[in-house]
Amino acid sequence: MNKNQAFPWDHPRFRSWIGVGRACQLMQQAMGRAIADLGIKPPHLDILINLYRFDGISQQDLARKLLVGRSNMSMLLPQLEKRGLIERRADAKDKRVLRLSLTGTGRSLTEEAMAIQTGLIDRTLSQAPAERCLAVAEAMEDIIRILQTMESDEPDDSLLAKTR
Amino acid sequence: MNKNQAFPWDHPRFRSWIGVGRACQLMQQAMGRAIADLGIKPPHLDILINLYRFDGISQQDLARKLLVGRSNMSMLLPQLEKRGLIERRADAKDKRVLRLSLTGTGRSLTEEAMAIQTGLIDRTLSQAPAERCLAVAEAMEDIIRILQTMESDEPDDSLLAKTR
DNA sequence: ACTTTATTGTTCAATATTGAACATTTTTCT
DNA sequence: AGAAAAATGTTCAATATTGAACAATAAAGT
Repeated sequence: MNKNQAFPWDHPRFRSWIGVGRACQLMQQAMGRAIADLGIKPPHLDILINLYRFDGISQQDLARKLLVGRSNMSMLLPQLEKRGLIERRADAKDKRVLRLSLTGTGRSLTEEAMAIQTGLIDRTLSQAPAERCLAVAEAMEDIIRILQTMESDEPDDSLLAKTR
Repeated sequence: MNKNQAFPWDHPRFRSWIGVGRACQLMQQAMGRAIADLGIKPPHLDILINLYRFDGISQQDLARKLLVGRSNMSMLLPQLEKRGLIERRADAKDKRVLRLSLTGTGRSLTEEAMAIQTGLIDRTLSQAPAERCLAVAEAMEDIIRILQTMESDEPDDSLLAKTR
């Protein structure tokens, strides 16, 4: 139990990652408070921003981008549709898919929200010199790549003894 | 709308932070799969690790460390207690507080889970040179400090015009 | 002393999130 | 062409998470 360090929290990488988790959680909460006046929550904002950026995206693709299940979209999108922020139109070629887009109202609201979001991020990362900021970005890209690879490889743990 | 860069996603800090969010979400999901065999989920693991580290902590303090509400603890802890992983004993001096500790079973399970967790973090951050890893840790500490400061300052927006 | 305020934990209703099962439609295979 | 497999979105039950209201206890103010 004490190969190199006795406890996980004495392990540099572990400590570093715990920090990432905490920062994320705090930012999420701060963001929630920051956009509460607009009547939306972080999950809605994520959706709106992606619709702003990728007009006509399908629910499936949106779910993939947000790393959530399809059912989540099926629950949230009708809410936003009823509030007149988004539209869902059937795709002409593939009758299974619904293409999503922002309404005028939705677009305005999204722009407001993005301004708030960017402002909060700016204020929060203001201390970080560009160099450190870049290091963070690169580290996260590596992590994302590795985790996505693991995700694609693992599922077949039924066959083959694998590396373990 | 196009002061320096037209869209948030062209903004370096914004991109960098989005990466942090995605990495966190992916790690959380991977962690969930990794410890699923032990019959626990990430929220339970967070609790167990904190009990491992801070024996006798109160529910309130635990909630604060985890950045969640007290009610969340009131919901989760009885589950872990029923499974025989933790114990809750009334404090002798202050009859309001419940002191939490791991049972033998809970301690063993926590050690198993921590090994898995540390392994996953190690594998995921293996690409990151120590230098970059350190930069991430420092950046996160700054962010955490700033967000916690903001949190303490903002609540009094009822009185005083403040900076705005 | 004793009244007020604060703290701790619980309960409850509201909302979020997930995975499995399902119907519909498309793609692939033969 | 026709059967099997895959993809898309929905529904549903189970579980998580939150904030507000609450009861019990402690601390502070008078």
